[in-house]
Amino acid sequence: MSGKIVCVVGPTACGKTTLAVELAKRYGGEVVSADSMQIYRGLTIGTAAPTEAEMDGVPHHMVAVAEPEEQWSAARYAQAAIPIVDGILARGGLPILAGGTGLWLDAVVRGHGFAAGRAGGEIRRRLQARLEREGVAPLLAELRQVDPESAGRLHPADEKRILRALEVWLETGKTITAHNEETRALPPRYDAVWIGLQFADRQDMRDLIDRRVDDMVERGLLEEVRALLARGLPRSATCMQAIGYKEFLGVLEGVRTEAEAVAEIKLRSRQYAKRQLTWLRRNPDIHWIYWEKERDFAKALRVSTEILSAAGVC
RNA sequence: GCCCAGAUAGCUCAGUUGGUAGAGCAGUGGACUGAAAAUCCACGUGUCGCUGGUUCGAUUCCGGCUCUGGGCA
Repeated sequence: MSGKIVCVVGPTACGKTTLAVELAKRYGGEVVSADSMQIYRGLTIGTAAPTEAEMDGVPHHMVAVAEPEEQWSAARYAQAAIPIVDGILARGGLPILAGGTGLWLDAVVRGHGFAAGRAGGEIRRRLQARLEREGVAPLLAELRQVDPESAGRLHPADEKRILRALEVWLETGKTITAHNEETRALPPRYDAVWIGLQFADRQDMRDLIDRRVDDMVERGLLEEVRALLARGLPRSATCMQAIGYKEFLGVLEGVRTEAEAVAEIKLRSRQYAKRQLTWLRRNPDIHWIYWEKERDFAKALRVSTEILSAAGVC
């Protein structure tokens, strides 16, 4: 199955959720979230997951569909999201992918899957143990034997990717370099129209992030974290890596004050937004809409409509 | 008013036995193919508070001043 879809992207707090809903209402679309943290149930406030009111009757997928104890990967997400996108297309609807997790978006749009091996797998576990015992050097040396290209490309300190490259080799007998080359050569699964939202002035983005964090705290972020712990969620759960949660965990454990945590959440959010922009910048297909000072959704909707009709969507 | 300690990068501070200075954090840029809100990398010129003096040379030593802490009255 293939067809035209819309991707709404941008750094955190830039208005992806709102624009996606507006577009869905206008074009009879459905929203498919591509957010590595909104996917977990119970992380509503801190991830700024869309509320019932914000959804405004538009069907949403892949939000709060996983238990917080689970660990979802980009691969698992794509496996679940692709059939949903296909389903929307089959019904004659417009799938609107919206989210801040670049890798997850790409995984769906490309649609080629990842090489075997996963967190929690036997080989991964063994490599992890070796890494802790022996350090990266032997792993990197081993990788150099089988896949000199990725060994040369990866920074010696990038333990995660060195481990992963070796894992792919051990799992499949094929190098990750070869796998990447093959998938890169394939056409994407979907014909995506990319719409990007961002602030023209970084300071305005920062101000909005700060306001949004304060708002999350007011709406009970601390209680949300407390509730997750109360249900027995281990602190090591993947979803506790989310910005806001790991910091407030420290407040509950008494290692930092709420004021300190709030300041850190604002800082980490800002840095996260910067990384998101770095990821998105290399995608030449994105049609950017820049906010001047405030977010003006009427304007964004108007511009988006032009972009979509020029691209032949509806 | 007096005494003591500070004053160096946006912030916290180190340092120069006298030859114009460097860490962490922040910031900026980049990477990213099964943890991605994760992870990793690169980038450091600033009147060394001001002002005199000593010196070939002062951010460093000496004097004065200003400001900030703390103490004594």
